[in-house]
Amino acid sequence: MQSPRRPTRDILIETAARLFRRSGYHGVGLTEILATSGVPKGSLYHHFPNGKADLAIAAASWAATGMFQIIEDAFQHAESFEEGVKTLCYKLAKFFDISEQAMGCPVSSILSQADDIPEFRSATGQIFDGWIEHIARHGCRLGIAEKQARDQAELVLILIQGAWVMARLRDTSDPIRRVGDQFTR
Amino acid sequence: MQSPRRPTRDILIETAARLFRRSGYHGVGLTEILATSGVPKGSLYHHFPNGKADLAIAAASWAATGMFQIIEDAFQHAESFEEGVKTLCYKLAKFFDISEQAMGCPVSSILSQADDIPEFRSATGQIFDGWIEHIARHGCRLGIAEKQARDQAELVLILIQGAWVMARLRDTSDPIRRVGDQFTR
Amino acid sequence: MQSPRRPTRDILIETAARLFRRSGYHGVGLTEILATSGVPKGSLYHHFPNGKADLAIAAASWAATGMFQIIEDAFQHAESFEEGVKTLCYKLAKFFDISEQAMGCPVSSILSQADDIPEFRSATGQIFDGWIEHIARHGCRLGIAEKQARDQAELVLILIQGAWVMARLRDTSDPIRRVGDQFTR
Amino acid sequence: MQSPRRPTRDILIETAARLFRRSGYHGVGLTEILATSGVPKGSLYHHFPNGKADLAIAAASWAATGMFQIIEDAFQHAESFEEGVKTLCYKLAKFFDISEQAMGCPVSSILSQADDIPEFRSATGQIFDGWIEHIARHGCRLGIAEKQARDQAELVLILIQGAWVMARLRDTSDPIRRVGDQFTR
DNA sequence: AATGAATGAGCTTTCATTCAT
DNA sequence: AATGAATGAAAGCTCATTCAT
Repeated sequence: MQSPRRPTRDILIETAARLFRRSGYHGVGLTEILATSGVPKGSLYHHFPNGKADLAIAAASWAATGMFQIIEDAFQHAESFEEGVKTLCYKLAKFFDISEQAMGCPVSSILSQADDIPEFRSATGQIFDGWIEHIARHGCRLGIAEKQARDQAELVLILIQGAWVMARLRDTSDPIRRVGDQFTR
Repeated sequence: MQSPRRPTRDILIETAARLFRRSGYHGVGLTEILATSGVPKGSLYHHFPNGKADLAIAAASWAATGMFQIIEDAFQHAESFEEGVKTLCYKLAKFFDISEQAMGCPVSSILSQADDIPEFRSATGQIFDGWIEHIARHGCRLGIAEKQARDQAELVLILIQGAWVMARLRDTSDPIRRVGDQFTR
Repeated sequence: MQSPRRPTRDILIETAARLFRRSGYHGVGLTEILATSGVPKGSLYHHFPNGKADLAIAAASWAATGMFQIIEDAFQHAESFEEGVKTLCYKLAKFFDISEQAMGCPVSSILSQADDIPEFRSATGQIFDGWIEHIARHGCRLGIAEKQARDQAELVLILIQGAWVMARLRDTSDPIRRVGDQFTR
Repeated sequence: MQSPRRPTRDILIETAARLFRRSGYHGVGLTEILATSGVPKGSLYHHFPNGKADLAIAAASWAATGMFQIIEDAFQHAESFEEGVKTLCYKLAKFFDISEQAMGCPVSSILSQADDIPEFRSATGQIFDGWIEHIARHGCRLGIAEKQARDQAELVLILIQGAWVMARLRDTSDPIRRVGDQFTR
């Protein structure tokens, strides 16, 4: 059914990312992930020996890389921090729109809904810190003092996370674009 | 009409609100809710005929009322919109701190983690709209034009939701206070 | 909701008879019977102290009386046993047709599906014997020897029970009419 | 491909067939079936993904095959249709007698007691049609016109179903033998 | 690396019944 | 006679995981 047959591991990760993002870690069973991805029952534990938790972290990391790329694309040609933020928000709004249904930040959706698993919190923290640092670096490049740059970057992430909550709730990407429009430092 | 001990229904609601907020809708089983509240299994469906979903909505509504009161307390004596927002954030930071563990917005934590239940989204929407309208009303009272007031109120909610995500992740209420400090319109 | 308000007991019996006939004794819960009849939860055990089993026997007895009357009506003006049987089958076919869905013999449907309750078998036996005796009496009146009359009556009941099974299965009353047409002794 | 011990699936089917036949579909719980068969709870849904309903249909189909064989054995050496019917009834009477307790037609007992499950009716219909066709084929072989053969076969099935109701009720196989003795066309 | 069967604890929900009023 | 709350056992089903091959 797969053309040259993508590696099983990748199929699992991408399917899991999509389903976890839709319903949260505790809201999706391995049965559904396996059935959706067409991967047989026994195969999962070869690729993810620690089972569901392993798979969720892999899925979040994979999604995080995509987000990182979006950030980079947004700021790459920006000539001011505000412009970079605005471009980022517009790209995220588009990212929101292409999903089959309204969904939030891929990492938050997967990991932060299960903080009974302690591993998840530190994984999320590392991912978020990476994004913040990345945005801050662009801030410095665009003339913001190093210390302020980190604060601004964190504020950007807060705005995006909050806007994503609202966007999912209202089933429209407007809030995400609006925070981009309104952002000033 | 009122037994000497606290009504079973209320015990269930408050226990459920706490546990759902801690672990999300799909992360808590009725078994735990029943065991924690000391209510026998069969009683739940007497008070909540639709079971877990009913209980979750009741729990979120109950929590929403508490939030509404905090908003009212924050803005009641405020002499400017900015002051009200700052007070609100400080109150929410304190609300964050008194929980046994880092937890997010009570309503988001309960309902938005189960998008698979369609009823949840509209319930969350109504609650959020109530808060926004309430904040906007205070904005008008404090001199903001009616149309702008609603936008500002929505931005406040976005900031708070985003800050709450960050606060839970970092296990500190600092982000919540910071958005209160930095808020200008 | 009831015009001059039929006695609660009767409402319960008739509702239970209908639902039990549709889904069998074990296939209907008291909750559904109570909800359908609009009778409050606590009332059942006043009228039927032994609960569900009591109600089922009362419902079957009530239905049996109706059947007895149909038998009487069919044979009353019959001028031969065969004519009586044929009329009976045609009346039962009509009885079959007026139900909302294809359903079997009211007594069999209610009681014989739960022979884990020993009381049910003897109750069914008494009802069936009453019908057989009744048909046999008409057989005697129409010139059949007493001993043969009972055998013939039992055969009629067997044919009807079997035809009812087939009719319910095929969702048509044809088999019931056909046994009436084909019956000869 | 075959474990040394009997396959779990078969154990489940045969245990279920026996228990469902005794108490009807709604009268037996999975717990009892699992406990009786010694199969652990989780295994059932591996073999019967749709659970209880799947199992019941498999059990009825398995029982139907046994019935089919009895029909074949009865008619195989019969030299007239009447003789075949009589032999069939005597075999079924013996089949009735060897059960631990009085029980009806295995297929009717399992499936027709749960009309609320739509799949059951069509499954029963197919099984019954198979039997009727089989009997009719022997009827043709024994000199009955094709059109009449089907009617006669259906009448045989009606007689057997009815006799089975009566036999179970009276706890004796006499009615089954009697319809065999009395059958003429 | 891959796989289908097996596993039993746990899930949400429904059950018939009892009780205090 | 009537009633809503309470009750816990049992219902059917799903869970993440382990195992033998």
